[in-house]
Amino acid sequence: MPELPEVETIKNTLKRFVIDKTITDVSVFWPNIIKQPDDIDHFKHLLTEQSIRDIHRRGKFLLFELDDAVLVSHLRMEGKYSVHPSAEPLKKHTHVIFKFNNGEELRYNDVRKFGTMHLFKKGDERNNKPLNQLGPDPFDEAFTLDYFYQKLKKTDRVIKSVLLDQAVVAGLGNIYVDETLFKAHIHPLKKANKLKKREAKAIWEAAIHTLKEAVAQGGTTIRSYVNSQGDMGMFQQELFVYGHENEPCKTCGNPVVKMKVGGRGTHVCVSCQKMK
DNA sequence: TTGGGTGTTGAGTA
DNA sequence: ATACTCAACACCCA
Repeated sequence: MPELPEVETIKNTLKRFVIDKTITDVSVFWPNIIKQPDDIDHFKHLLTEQSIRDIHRRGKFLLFELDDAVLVSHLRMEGKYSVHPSAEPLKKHTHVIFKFNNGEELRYNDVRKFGTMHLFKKGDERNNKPLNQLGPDPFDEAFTLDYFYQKLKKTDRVIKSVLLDQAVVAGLGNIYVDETLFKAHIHPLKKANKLKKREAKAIWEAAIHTLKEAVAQGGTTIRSYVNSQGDMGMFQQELFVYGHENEPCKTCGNPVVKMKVGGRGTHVCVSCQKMK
């Protein structure tokens, strides 16, 4: 589910409920979610008596900064965090619970159980998988047009696949890649190394602009996404092509086509987005 | 009823 | 290097 704007919104809404709360107990009902450390009891031990000092985002990852540790969490398709009184009944698909010292608890809910958690000693998280595989954040100074254009020039893949590659730029997913390419007037099947610098610039600007706008709207709710206060996003109203197959393109009126690119459903206006 | 599709990403295979 | 299939899992819908 969540791409950068949704994770950013979750971070912002979750913060106010968990900052300076101390974890007194941890329950794990689906151990496969915990990727590190291997031993679940060790995972619990390392978190117990730790307080959450801050939450950060890196690409699509949430980083819970504790006193001595950092919990790196990826929501994959359907992961959600929310805070509840301990007495409140559990929703279906709650898999991990971090009990606090104030009668509340942070709950991780994930219908498809695809999400992951990696726990590190503070400072180790950046030098290890999964974070050390990531390219720059789209909003980071390191994500310059020159960096982006160099990456495009040296790969033979189609542009959509490159934009989905988190090692190139961290945070874009299927929705925002389709929207970015529509705004840049570039066909998703165009080879990255065939793009001119002005086309690279159009994509680069469209990606940053689209993500910023989506953050401002609290993300995109297609099926199930809600932030940590339970609110839906609003950016679905701003989508041009994603989810609009067979509807008239908002720019030219020709029907939006849905195709497969790199195994992912892909929405394109073949009139506005030229292969050239 | 059932097969195909879903906002993700890793592994394994040519 | 790249592309493709499959896997993880639950649910929705034509």
